[in-house]
This record gives sequence, structure tokens and C-alpha cells, in this order.
Amino acid sequence: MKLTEAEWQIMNALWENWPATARQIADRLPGDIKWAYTTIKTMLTRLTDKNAVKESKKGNVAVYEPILTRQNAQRSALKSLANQAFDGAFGPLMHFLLEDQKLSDKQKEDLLQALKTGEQKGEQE
Amino acid sequence: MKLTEAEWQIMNALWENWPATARQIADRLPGDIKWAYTTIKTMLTRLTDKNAVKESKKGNVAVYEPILTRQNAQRSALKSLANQAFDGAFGPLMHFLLEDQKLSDKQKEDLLQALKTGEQKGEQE
DNA sequence: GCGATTCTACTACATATGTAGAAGCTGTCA
DNA sequence: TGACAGCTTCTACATATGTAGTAGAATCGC
Repeated sequence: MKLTEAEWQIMNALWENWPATARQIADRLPGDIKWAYTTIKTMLTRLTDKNAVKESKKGNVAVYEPILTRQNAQRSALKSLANQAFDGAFGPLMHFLLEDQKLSDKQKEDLLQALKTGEQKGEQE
Repeated sequence: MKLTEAEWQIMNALWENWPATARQIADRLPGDIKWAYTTIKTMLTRLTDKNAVKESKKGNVAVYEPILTRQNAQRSALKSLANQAFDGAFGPLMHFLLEDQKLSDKQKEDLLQALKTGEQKGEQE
């Protein structure tokens, strides 16, 4: 499932808490985004068509909830990036991150921890 | 500098070795891509307009070379992804990778190494 | 009950992206 | 010296994406 930039914004707002109405989503969008209400509705319709969200009616107002999980969306975004920009390999991608980003000691600690404990398959939101 | 999917393909081929002609680039594209020669030329023109590559003439044939480095392209792609999908934080992105990807022991070793040795700023292609 | 407000469903439209055809140049090889 | 092959420049066009207006239905506040 491939999301566009604008769609990520909507989904991010929806994942924050759902079911949600278009209005609620609008209110949760980052402050620097100023879309017309109808723009948001349009995005939601498109996301519904894509089966990324499910729309239902509460009374005669639409409420939305994600079908696509954040985790899955992240996963496929990372996969695309890896393929596109890192020859499909996650290893180099990670290396790049490690080398490129100056990590705080705490972050390093965390990562070491994560590495040691192996696959700690955690949050399943 | 934001590249589209098709542009990544072209750039990947160009980074492989340059200066290169459109024909050479065409020959280097992954086997599953079958674009008309003119499609490639179009992409190269667009990339030139974007200042991602520089076109010059050798005789009367165009040769191309990257202006945008692979490393920079990767960097900004990662940054976009982090912003879009991981609230701008690389830490969680990395965690996600670690948790989601089953790494081989060797990969883990490598990463541990990379973590320990800190910023080993390597390849500067 | 009625005006103000809010939704919903449709439609619209510019720009971006993927993909390529057409026509004209040029070099090459018989 | 002409036919062919490969290159160049232009133009075209469908689909995707970002962004929103309009009109009519529903709802809220008094």
C-alpha cells in the first residue's frame, strides 16, 4: 500500500486516534497545514477507495477508521525506499543511518539493547 | 532534492558509472524496465532541469554526469521518510528496522561494530 | 420555524509524473 | 550517394496528486 505525502498526513492524524470524523482529523493536522475541509474529505475518499481506511456512518456523518496499520504503512515505505535507493538491502540503509546520523548516547544504548535482545517484536497497535 | 521513482532508476544507472550517454544508461537499467529510448532522454532532460545531472556534449552526442550525489539523494529520501512516517525521528525508524527485519548474525555484528566505532564516516563516492 | 453552520456528494482544475511518438540531423557503410 | 541506424529536440497524452469550489441536505441555536 503506497501512500502519497498528503495521504500520510491524513493517516497520521487518523492513527492518532480513531474512529474519527473528517473534522477531528482536520483539527489534528500539523499546524502548518491549512487545507480546506473539502480537501480533507477528498483525501479521505481516495483513501477509502484505496482501502486504506473504512468509512461508516454515525447518523449521517461519516466516521473513519484505518484499515492499513501504521506499522504496515511504515514497513512498505521502508521497503520502497530500500529498493529504490539502497539496492533493496536494509543493511546498507541502516549503516547509512548509523553513519550519517549523530546519535545520542542514549539512542545508541537503546539500539545496542535492541540488537542484543534480538527480535523483540513489540507493539502491535 | 526530491527524486521520483523513475528518476531514481535513471540516477542509479548513472551513479554506477559516469559520464554516460543516454544509451549507456539505458543498457544499465534493471532488466525489468523497458523504456523507450526517448523516455530515458525525457527523464534526463527533466533531471537536468532539476539540476540533478549535468548534460554536456561530446561531439554532438549528449553525455551526462550526476550533480546530485547518491549519498545526498539517500540522505534526503531518508529524511523525508522519517518526517512523513516516523514523526521526524530517526531513532524510531531504526528501531523499526531492527525489530522488523530479521537480521543475519553477520549483519548484527556489523551493526554492533558500527555502533561501537561511532561515526566511522566512510565511503565518499 | 428559521437563519446560520456544517456535512455530504460531485465536479473541477493545475501541476507532476510516466511514457513515448514524430520529424529532422548526422554519420556510416555499401 | 543514398539508405539505414542512431541521436536530438519537440510535442503529446494519460493518470496521479494536490487542492478546492458548489449545491443541496442535515443540524443547531434561539
